Amino acid sequence: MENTNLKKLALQLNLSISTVSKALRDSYEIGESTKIRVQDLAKRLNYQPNPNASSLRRQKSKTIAVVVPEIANNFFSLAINGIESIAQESDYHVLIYLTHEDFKKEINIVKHLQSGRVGGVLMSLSMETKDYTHLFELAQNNIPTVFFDRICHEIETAKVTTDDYAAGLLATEHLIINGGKKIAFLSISAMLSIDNKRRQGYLEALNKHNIQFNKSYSIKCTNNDASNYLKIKKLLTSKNKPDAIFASIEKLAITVYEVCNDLKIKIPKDLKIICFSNLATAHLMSPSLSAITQPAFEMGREAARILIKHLDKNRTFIPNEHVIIKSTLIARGSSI
Amino acid sequence: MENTNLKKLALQLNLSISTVSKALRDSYEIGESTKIRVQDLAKRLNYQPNPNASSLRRQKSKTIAVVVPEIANNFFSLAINGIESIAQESDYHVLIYLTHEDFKKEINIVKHLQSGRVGGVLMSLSMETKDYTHLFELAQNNIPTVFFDRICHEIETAKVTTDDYAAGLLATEHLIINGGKKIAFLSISAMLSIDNKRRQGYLEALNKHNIQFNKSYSIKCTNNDASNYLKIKKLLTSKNKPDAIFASIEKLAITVYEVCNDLKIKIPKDLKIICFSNLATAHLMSPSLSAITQPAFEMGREAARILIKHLDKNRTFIPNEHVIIKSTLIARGSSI
DNA sequence: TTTATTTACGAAAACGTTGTAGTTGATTTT
DNA sequence: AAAATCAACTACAACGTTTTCGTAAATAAA
Repeated sequence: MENTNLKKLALQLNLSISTVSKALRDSYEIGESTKIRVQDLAKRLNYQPNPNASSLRRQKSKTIAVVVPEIANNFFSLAINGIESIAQESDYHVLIYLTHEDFKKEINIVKHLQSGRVGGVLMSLSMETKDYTHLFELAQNNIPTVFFDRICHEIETAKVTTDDYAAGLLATEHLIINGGKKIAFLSISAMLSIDNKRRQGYLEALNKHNIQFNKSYSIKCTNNDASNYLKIKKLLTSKNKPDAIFASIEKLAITVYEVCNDLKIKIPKDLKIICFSNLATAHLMSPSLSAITQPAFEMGREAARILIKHLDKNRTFIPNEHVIIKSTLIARGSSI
Repeated sequence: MENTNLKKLALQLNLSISTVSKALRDSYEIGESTKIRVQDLAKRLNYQPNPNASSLRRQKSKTIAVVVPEIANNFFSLAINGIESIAQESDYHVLIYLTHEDFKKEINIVKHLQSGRVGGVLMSLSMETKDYTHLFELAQNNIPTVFFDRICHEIETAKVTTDDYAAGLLATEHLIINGGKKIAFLSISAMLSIDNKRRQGYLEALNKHNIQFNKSYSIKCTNNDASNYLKIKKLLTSKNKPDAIFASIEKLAITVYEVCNDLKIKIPKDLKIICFSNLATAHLMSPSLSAITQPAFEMGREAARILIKHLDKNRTFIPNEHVIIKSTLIARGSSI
């Protein structure tokens, strides 16, 4: 980790460190010919300014943190893809932190972020997060944060989501239109903003079509696949089992497929299903999976754009704003 | 970004900065009661040491970079998951860089890494990389690098892969055993180590079973889905079209499925297919996809473990070592 | 010609940490 | 009682930048 630095350049050019520094950043204080001399040598020696020194001195970092529940997940990996693309354009660097849906880990990660390591944070909450103290602390410490997808309404800042309510309504109506009468909703967590919005859409669709809401059709799933499997199996073997399912996330729909395979329930004849999903192979599944597809990549880009815009302007506070980017429903074999 | 720092703590405790620093790091030079006083206040004020100052001073960073072609890809997102898990255990931070299979971007990223920002690098090459100058420079600058999956043999360091050759042989034999006589191989790039190994396995399987290698069955695909679609379509509409396909990566198998759907080619009756894949829904596809599944998560963990082990020991050079973690073949409907 | 102004550069402090080299006062050894 | 040791602390330089404040020489204005 020893490298060419300003001192070395200055020595070789017979200039002072300050002159070299200014020349490299094209300061008006430095003469044209000197600038060229300096920049030439810097290029020749592949000079890379030390970001630690720079961040320390300027008290700001060109690094952002992305805090997400998991990465082996189509939505989040696409979103990170979007974030990274904006970061690379703007010469920012991206740190990745995974909470694994664990509240304690989230707290720990957020605590560590108050160290000057990052200039700002992009965040999607864990399933378990219902207390926001750590997030308020982060804000108090002047680390700007933009939430995306699983947002925290309580913090005043920018948030980027899809139209969860409208999409939930649309998905449920889609099931109704295609003959669904007993429609179940699989949620992943009662705490999550997205889950609640989607659920509200679901309820509104039922209401709009004069369908009585059946409490036993609203299943609260967890992060445990095996336990979800049992819950769904129980639902699909109950006397008054549903004829359609709206799953809040992709993973739950996959479990539904597995349960149906095991129980010999035919999709879509016996059970229609639709879910939020960014699966690239939805159209190749058996049957092909109807999905609400979130604009994950664009959501990531937009969240990163907002954050970086404020960081570049040295604004430590991001005013409240809710950017909504629409999802699209793609009807496939599983629901028609 | 102003925070509690050593100075603030020292002031409040009526101690010197050095004493506070040492107390926090549990130095023998400091008395027990002082240590407790210091650590208590640090906890109360949520003191987080500034990593920029620390890295600058110690001339080493507890941050590693992960450079991969893409992230919206099951293999890489699982690998990153593994990397992050080890990093979190060891108190390291993970920077993500995507080359998007672009050689120029890879060079640029690698150049930027010679700045002291990171202590080491975990890397998987882009499809286009055939010149390794940038990687040699990185090594010369004493940034230890561990390659995984798409490795660079030419650099002396640790590498982590799966048993690409053996798995390629196994996959091809699997197709032969299940009746494949005219077996095609879809590769993604002639430059990549993994592709060559898999291809060697494929060739050896043909050889072992006395099948003449047909050059027109070896298709070099690219990073462009549309162009791959056409190439595969051409292959599958040729007079002497293959009856089985071994795809080097998941994405190509998906394109094969799409071509077959469009051409009404029945899998596995008319065409058997197997590929390297980490798709979580392979078993739910139509037909279910036979796959060689790489231990992506474990590969990421192992690569990270090796790198961090050396960083913790302040070793800037990692001796040559090739860790091979076996893949598993799961035969499903698409090949039997 | 004298005084202002401009141009091109340099000295030095600061960012927050770490580690070396002191400096106390107390305790032990001779 | 003097010398040596020790325990518990502090001062200070350094890491590589950035930035403010100078300053000397050159040019322009008076």
